[in-house]
Amino acid sequence: MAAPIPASPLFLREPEIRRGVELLYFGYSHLTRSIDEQLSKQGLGRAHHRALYFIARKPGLSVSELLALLAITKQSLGRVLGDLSDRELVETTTDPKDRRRRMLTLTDSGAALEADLFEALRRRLSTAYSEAGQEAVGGFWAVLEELIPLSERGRIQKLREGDRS
Amino acid sequence: MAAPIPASPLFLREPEIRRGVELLYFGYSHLTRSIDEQLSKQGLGRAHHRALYFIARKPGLSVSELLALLAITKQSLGRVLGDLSDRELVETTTDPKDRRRRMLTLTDSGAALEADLFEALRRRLSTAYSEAGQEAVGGFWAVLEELIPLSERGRIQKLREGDRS
DNA sequence: GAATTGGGGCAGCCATGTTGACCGATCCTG
DNA sequence: CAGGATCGGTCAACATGGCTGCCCCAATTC
Repeated sequence: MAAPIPASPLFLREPEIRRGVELLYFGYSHLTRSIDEQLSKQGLGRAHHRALYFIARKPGLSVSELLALLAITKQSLGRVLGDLSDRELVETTTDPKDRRRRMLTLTDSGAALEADLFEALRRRLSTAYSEAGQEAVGGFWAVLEELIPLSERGRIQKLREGDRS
Repeated sequence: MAAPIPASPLFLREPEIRRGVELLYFGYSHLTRSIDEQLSKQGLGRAHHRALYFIARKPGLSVSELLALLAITKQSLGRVLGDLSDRELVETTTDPKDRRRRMLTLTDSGAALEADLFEALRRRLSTAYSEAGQEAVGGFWAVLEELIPLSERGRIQKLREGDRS
């Protein structure tokens, strides 16, 4: 890093930033839209999927943990969890260690639905990973991780605690 | 090295797919939320920003081109463009080559606003690019591009037509 | 001349976010 | 053990930004 450096390296100039903004927007949009049809068949929306996803990811997490992940209000989450509960996709049990807390888990049918939805995401994302190559995947993760404020990263890393490998 | 090969390479297994899903969600969320405050100061929302952004990106594009990029309905876009027009951020002029088409452009104040918003995005994304490194940026682009259906990629590549270098 | 395209509009609905207030159960601490 | 903090739930009311279905006009193309 001791050579004369242009004010900004090439990859930091406007076109490269705009490219990132656009690809992030379109990539994210297409991935999320890819499961909308499956969701609406069940009478659910994207908000329901996000809750299902994180409950599947961290079975037994509490309402306040889920609130922190989703960064929405208690009201909004309440509606979503109510719907999922009515449809018997999610169950809540009282945490014996702190009886104020509710531990959220998926029922069998909730788990089956989440697995179906995940399978659709998996197909798209694994195709993208394969086409782009293993190296690219590392870069993809690295840039996205840097977009997340430091204060949030811990919460997100905890999601991966149980992953083997 | 003739060991039994797992069905999928390591980077295609469930934890790696979930990691991508989560980073994409959180990265996208944080980037978009980072300009919400600036927007709401102007009485605008994210939908307005998306329109501003693409009009800034391709000055003179038509309503139907913008519709195709945003993938929303004419009604939804109509409301947004109406707001932007009322606030004198966007202007429409008739395309002389096909007098049915309206060419969308930003007014001076529209361009100034878009530049402010872009500057906030630029700061976050260029920090992320720098921290992750140039190689990572290439991977980030590559994976995202693969998430976009082939049928859409042309439209998106056209956005970059005017970029120098 | 007829059909298509580009743009625009109305009424009404739905999903999902927001605020602010309030409550009860439970836990923790002085 | 009393008082305060935390966790969860709920009410009413509202904003944003999608959607559908239907209709219209002007301009272009066949």
